[in-house]
Amino acid sequence: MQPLPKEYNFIEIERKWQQRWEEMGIYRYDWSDMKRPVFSIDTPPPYPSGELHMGNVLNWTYFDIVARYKRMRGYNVLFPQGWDCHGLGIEIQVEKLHNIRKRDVPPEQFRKLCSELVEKYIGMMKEGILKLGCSIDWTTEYRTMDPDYWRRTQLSFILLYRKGFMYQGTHPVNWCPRCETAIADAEVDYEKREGTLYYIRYPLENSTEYLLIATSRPEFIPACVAVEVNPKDERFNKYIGKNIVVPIVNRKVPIIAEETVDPTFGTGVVQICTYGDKEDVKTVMKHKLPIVTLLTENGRINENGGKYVGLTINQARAAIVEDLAAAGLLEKTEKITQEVGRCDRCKAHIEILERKQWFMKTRVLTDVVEKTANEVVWYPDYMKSRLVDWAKSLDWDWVISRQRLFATPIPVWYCKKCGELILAKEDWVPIDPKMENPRIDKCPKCDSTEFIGERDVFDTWMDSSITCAVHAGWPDRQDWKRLFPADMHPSGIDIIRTWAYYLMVRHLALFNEKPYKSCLINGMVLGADGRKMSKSLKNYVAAPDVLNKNGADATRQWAACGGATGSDIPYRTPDVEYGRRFLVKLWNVSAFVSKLLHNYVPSDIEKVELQPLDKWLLSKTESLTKKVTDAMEKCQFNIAVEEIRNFTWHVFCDAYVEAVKDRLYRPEVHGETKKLAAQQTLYKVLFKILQLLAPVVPHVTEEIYQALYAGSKGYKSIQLSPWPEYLEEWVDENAEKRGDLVVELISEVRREKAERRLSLNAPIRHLIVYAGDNSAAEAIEEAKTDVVGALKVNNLTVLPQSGSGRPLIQFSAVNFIAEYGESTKK
RNA sequence: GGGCCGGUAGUCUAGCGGCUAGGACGUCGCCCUCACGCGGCGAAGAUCACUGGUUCAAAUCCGGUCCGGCCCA
Repeated sequence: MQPLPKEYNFIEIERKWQQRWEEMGIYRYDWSDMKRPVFSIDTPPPYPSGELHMGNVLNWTYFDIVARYKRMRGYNVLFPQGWDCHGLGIEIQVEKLHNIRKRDVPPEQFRKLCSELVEKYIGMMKEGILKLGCSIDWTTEYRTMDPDYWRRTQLSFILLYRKGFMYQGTHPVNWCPRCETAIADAEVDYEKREGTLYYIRYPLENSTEYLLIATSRPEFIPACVAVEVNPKDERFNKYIGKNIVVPIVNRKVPIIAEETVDPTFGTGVVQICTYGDKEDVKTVMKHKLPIVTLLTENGRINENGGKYVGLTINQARAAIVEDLAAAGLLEKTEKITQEVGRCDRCKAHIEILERKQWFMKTRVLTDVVEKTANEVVWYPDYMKSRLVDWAKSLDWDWVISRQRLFATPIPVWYCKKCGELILAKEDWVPIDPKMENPRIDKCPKCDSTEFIGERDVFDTWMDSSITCAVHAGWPDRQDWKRLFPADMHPSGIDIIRTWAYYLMVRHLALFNEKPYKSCLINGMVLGADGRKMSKSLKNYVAAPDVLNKNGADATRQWAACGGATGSDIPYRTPDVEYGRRFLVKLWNVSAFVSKLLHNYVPSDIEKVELQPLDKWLLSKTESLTKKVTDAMEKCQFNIAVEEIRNFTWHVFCDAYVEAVKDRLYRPEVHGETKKLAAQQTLYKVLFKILQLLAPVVPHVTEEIYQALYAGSKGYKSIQLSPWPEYLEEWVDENAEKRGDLVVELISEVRREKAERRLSLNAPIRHLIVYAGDNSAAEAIEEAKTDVVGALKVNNLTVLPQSGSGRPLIQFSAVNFIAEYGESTKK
C-alpha cells in the first residue's frame, strides 16, 4: 500500500488515466470472446457541429456509466463511436466559411470542403469526449461520410427497395424557380414586402349569391381546390358543405370549415390553392384535397393554367387580374404587408412545388412500432409514449431524398430512353450514380445504353438509422446477430421522434426485429436560469471550459445527479463544485486510510476482534451495495450517486472514521486486535466505496485504487474488478440498530459539547449513560472502546435503568449525564 | 392547438400510499478535534401550487383549476 499524495491534482490524474486506459486497451470489445455475455451500446453518432456541449456531456456520461457498470458486472461491452457527418448544417457552414455557394464550385470540391470542416469538428468533439473520460472502444470509430459507410446505407436501401418499402412519389417542397432546385427550409429567407390584396367574387353554385374572397395571389386561381371559412364565423358558416365556382376556370370546389381561418383578415373567406403558400400545404394535407399543379420547374404556368400557359407568375397575375376586372368579378384591391420567402442564394421568390421524391413506407409499420416499443425497456418508462404517440401522429411517409451534395448518394439510375429505374446490385456499392454508370450493358427494358444517375441524395437520417445493425457488424460479420438487437440505445428526449423512431422503422423493415432492447433517455440541459441553454439567451456554458475547470469526475457527478433520469437538468455551478468537494473529501479520507493502514497486511486478517461499530459499518455497506446496485440496474444514477456520496461522507467519514481514530492511534490502550479490526473494516469498506463509485468517477477511484489496493487485489484496473456482490451474510440488523444507538450517543454528546461551547475533544471526566433497558446498556457497553475514545471520556458508567439526563433524539429512552473537566487521575 | 413532464424551505433537488418530508447551495451560531476550513459540530427555514375525492392513512392515487418546462404542429 502506497501513501497517497496530500494534494488531489485532478487535471494530472485524469489525463494520466485517460492515456493509460487507452494504452492498456481495457475498453476494447473482445470480438473473439464467446464466454462472457455481451452488452452492446448503440452510441448515437453525433453530428459534428463544433465543440462538445453540455447536452453531449449529459448524454455521454449516462451511457459511459452504464458501460463501466456493465463491464464490472462481467459483460463484454461494445461501446462504439461514430460520427454522423452529412447534412445541410455543414453545407451552410462551409458556404459561410469560404464565402461561396455550393453551386459555385464543382460538387467534388464542395464535398471535400465539407469533409474537411467535419474533420475539424470531429477533432473538437473527440477531445471533449476524451476529456470526459468515456470508456469508448476507439478501434470502432467510423464516419458516415466514408464510402465504406455509404455502402451500408446504400445496401440497406437496396434491400428495402426489394422488400417494397421504398417508392417514389410527389411531395411539396420549397422551390427556387430561378435555380430550378428544391431547397430546404433552412435555405429560405423570409422578408416583409408590400403586396396587394385582391377582393374577388366567387359565385355560389346554383345561386345568384357570391362570396367575396381576399387573396394576394390571384394568379393561383386556376389551382384553387377549395374555399375555407371559420366554422364559428356566423356570416359564412351556413355555406359550409356547399360548392362554389372558381372564376376563370369555372371549376366547382367545396366550401370547407377550418378553425385556423382568421375572420378578421380580408373578408374571412380564403381560397386554397396548390400551392400558394405553406398554409395551403397544411390545409390540403389536413383535408385531403386534390392537387392541381400550376407551375413548371422554371416558374411558368403549365397546361393546367388554360389560356395563361407559358406566362411567368407575374405575367399571369396581371392577365388574370385584368380578366377578372373585365368580368366584373374584381371588387377592390388594397395594399398589405406580407411575408414572402426568397431563395437565400439568388433572392428569387420561392414557390412551393410538388416534386418527385423518394419515400420509405413507414406508416404501414405503425402498429408494429407500437407493439415493439412496448417490448423495449424504457428508462424512464413514460418515455415510451413519446415514441408511440409520435408514430401514431404521422400523416405521411418518411421523405428520404434530399437535393443536396454532402450526403450519401441514392444508388439508382434511370434509362435515358424509356425511364426504366435501375437499382444498384448489392456488390456495386458503395457507388455514386452521378459519377458512374450502372454496371450493366443495356437497359433491360429497351436495350438503350444511356443512363441518367439519380441526383438526389439521402436524408442524413438514412445513414444514422441503421447503427444498431452496423455496430453489431452487419453486413460483414457472420455473427452480427450476437450483438443485435443492441442492449441499449441512449438518446436525448428531443430526438426520440427522429432517432429512436427511425431506428425502429428501419430495423423492423430490414430485419423484422427490434433495433434495441432498452432505451435510455436523457433530458435537456438548461441554463442556470432554468431555460434551455443557448448562446442567444446568454446562459450558455461551454463543456470544455467546465471540464478544464472542474475536471471530468466532478462534471460527471453533476450529470449523474442533476436530476432524475430523463428529466431536464439545469447546469448549476454549485452542483459541480459540490462534486469537486466530494472528490477532495474522498481523496483525503483515502490518504488518511492509507496512512492508518501503513503496516496492515490484508492476508492475515481473520484473527480480529470486530467491534460493534465495525459490524455496524460492514452491515450498512451491504445495504448500500444493494441500494446502489438496484439503482444502477434501473439507470437511476442520481439515486446511486446520492446514496454513495452520503454514505461515504457522513456514515464512513463523519461517523465511523471519527469513532475509531482512538482505537487506531492507541492500540496500547485498546488492544492490537481491536486496531486490526478497524483496519480490516476500513480496508474492506473503502474498497467497496471505490468500486461503487468507479462507474461514475472513474479517474479518482482508479488513482486511489492503484495506490492502495492494486498490490493486494491484483486487478489491472478497478474498472476490471468485479462489481461488489451483495453479501447478505454480513447484514446484521441488530448490529445496525445497536450501532445506530452508539453513533447517536456520540453525536448527542458532541451536540452538548457544541452547545456548551466546548471543543469536541474537551475531556469528559465522567459520562453516565442511562440506557433504559439491558439490551441498550449492553450495546453501549460493548462499544465502550469507541465511545470512550471518540468522546474523550475518562470514566464511563452505563446503567440499564432510566435516568433524567439529556435524552437522545432517536432513542429517547436513553439519556446521559456528562461531567466535564479534567479528571484528577489519568 | 396536440403529446409528455413538472409545480416540495430564499434557490435547486430527492421521495411518488404509512417512520420526526431526505439532501445540496445560501443564511446564522460554534469548533484553529493531530486526513480534510474545498473541513467539523450545530441552528433556523416547508400549511409538499390550489381544489374536490378515494383510503384507517395522501406530498405520494383519481378528477378539476391555475402556473411552468420540453417536444411537435
